[in-house]
Amino acid sequence: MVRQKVQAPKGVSEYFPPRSKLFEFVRESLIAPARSAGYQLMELPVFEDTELFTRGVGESTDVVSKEMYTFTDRGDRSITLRPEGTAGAMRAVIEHSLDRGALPVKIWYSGAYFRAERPQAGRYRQFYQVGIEAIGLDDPAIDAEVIAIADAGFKAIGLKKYRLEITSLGDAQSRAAHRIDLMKFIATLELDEATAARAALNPLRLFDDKREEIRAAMLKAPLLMEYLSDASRAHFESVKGYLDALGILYVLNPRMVRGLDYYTGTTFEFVHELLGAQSGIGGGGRYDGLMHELGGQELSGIGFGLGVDRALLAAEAEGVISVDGFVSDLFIIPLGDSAMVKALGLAMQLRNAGKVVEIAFGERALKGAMKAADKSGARYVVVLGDNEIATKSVELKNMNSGVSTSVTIDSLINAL
RNA sequence: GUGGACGUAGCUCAGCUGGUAGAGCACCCGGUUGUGGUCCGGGAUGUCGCGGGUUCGAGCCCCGUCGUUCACCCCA
Repeated sequence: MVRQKVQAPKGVSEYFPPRSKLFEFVRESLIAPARSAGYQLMELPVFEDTELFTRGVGESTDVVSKEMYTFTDRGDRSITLRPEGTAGAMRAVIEHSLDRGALPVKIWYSGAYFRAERPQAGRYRQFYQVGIEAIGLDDPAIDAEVIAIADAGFKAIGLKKYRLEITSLGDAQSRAAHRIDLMKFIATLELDEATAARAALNPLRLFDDKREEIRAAMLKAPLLMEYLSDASRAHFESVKGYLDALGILYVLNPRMVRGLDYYTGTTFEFVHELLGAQSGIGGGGRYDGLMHELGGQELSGIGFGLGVDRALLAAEAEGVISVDGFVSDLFIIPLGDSAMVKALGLAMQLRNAGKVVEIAFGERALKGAMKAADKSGARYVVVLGDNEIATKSVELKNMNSGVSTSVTIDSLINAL
């Protein structure tokens, strides 16, 4: 009787060989620029007190109102699997008083996030992000640097067909003034119930509606950009100036809407052209009120989250990465028991020297072992038998050219 | 959460108007003594996603369910 197979939960992304190698490459590419800019790792829990998100991300957001994985733990606490990274990062900064030291606090993190949405290509219930946060600095130059770091990550992967959209959501006063006029405007539109309800929660959301009639109607809506205070405007102009100087291309999108309520001021999004509906590969911005909202000091902050799954999908769509190249440097084929002992020792020795070394295990004919070596993607192969052990030298075979050269076992490390 | 499409060997898929499943690739073994990739020969593999129904009989029809996918909502 065959047992029922256990399947992975709906909508999770999983990576295994050979594609996991690409995932690894993409994630590392996205992290590296942050490390190079002096950001340091923060490893955070994947679950948090639910209140962190209702308070931090905002109850009016879809993320909080209908996409959170929330459950009660054995101590009757309401726990939520993190739907995004910034709120947790701020919580940790406050809790461990990192903001009492030198500013800005610059951290990066990478891990899994969870949202209970209907899965779709590039939209998973568990997905991976790389993020950074820079806390405690208002300088527009750091806005530009944060954006540049994200851009550098995408470029390191080899992505080309994406664009950077930026806008400014201004400060609280700017937004309040705009909101009044926007509400008035929306009141003149004829909207279905669901849309009207959405507009009531956050009128900016209508700017992001994909239906043509709504888009057309919203063309005449008042734009937040026109309501920016002098300080917000100056800050944004400065950010743009730095981006120009860095040669980072961007398009202004005054209609950009973000799904998280904490964004203020500079806000940005990276959109890929080949990804269909789920085209955002990264986004971020300032969140100048978040630290205070979560019980910390009144410190500003800026950061981003980059989608590893989507960046990988984008890279595949552009055809810029593929699984080829060698997996290991050397494949050792031992013939017989004493050769195996020798092979295990030699492998460890070479591994300690930084080489990737595999061994042919199991009772196989030499031909079978050679095939295994071929499939393993090893660069070189060495057969280790009694002759080799006696003469202390091996035939080092280059699997690409098929050419063998004789080397002593001791000098093997130099030949690889 | 809403709507559409799909679900056959590890993978990509074929299977005509219902008669108890096939191809290519991959995989394993062999082509005589210690060297892979080509070639040749041989081989294993499917409760046709799952459950129910209609029928003498269902991979093909109906219902449900799970999953995938595309779009909406939303977002990484």
